[in-house]
Amino acid sequence: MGIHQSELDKRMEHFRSGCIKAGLKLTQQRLEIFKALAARDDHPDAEALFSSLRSHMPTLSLDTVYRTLWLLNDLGLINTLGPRRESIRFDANLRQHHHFVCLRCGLTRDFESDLLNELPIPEDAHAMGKVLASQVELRGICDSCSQIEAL
Amino acid sequence: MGIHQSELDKRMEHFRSGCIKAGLKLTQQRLEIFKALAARDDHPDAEALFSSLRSHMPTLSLDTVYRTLWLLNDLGLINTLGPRRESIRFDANLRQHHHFVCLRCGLTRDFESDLLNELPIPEDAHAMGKVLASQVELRGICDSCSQIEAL
DNA sequence: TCCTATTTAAGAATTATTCTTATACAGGAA
DNA sequence: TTCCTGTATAAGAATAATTCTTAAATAGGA
Repeated sequence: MGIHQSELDKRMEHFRSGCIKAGLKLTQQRLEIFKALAARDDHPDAEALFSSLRSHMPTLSLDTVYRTLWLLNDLGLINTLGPRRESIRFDANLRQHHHFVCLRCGLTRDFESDLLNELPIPEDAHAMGKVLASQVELRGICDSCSQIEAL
Repeated sequence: MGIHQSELDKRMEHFRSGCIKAGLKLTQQRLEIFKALAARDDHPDAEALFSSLRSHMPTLSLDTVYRTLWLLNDLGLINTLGPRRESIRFDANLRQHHHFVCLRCGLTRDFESDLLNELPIPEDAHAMGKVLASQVELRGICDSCSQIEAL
């Protein structure tokens, strides 16, 4: 799905060295799961990866897909999209605004910025569809988590 | 949690007129659920709202909180944060990039932009914590959904 | 090749969310 | 105001995503 072989090779190499550096075993499952994910750019969920892998690996378990993905996420070898949330969160603020998300505790705070409200939309994005809204998501460590880490 | 009375009044008024316009009954539950959400700015989930309301409304059910929040979301009276996702999605693309999310089908596509990679961070956001990364999320309707709607 | 800590498969368990159904109530009509 | 009726709710069962438990398998070093 739109990933060039050279890019895929690069991702696989980065994955291998990352695993070795972390002292992780290079199991068949980890290699296949990462490769399946790295080969596509449509952000599949665990179930979708699992289905696509079952034909090659009939004994693969869904649990292994989840464990592997979270493990790689913790190592920084992949990312989850948007803020990690245990459940969907809601927001009553209808004004255009932006988010600061704490990577540790999940705290999500709004902020406003006239400048960020008027971002230039790249041609690439227009090619994907009709853009109706834009917002900026900042990720970082909130003050309260910073204090805890400083202990 | 940081919402001024005047802002809360404004939100409540918008909510009331929105319900009436949509022909919805102004039940005690809807008023309380919306008010509880509108009064805070920390993006609670349904469970958190439910707990905070139970003391006033011992017979309130969690299901009603969910139904009400999704209903208000559909009416545009509140928003969910980030892309609606049935399950958490993963991403192997480690380069800085941005997202286009289709509001209809949930399709999420990456795009890159040097310009958007270097956004000015407002002072307000710095005050919330240490900013480590930024990304732009565009919401809209993808080409394929636009075609379906045009039928 | 052998050994052992790590990893996996399988399925049970858990948690968030939605569905089902009988009851309650908002708001219009009398 | 009181009655009526469609809409909304409570309660708990059902479902779906994710995680846990445990016994078996295996990567990689000795």
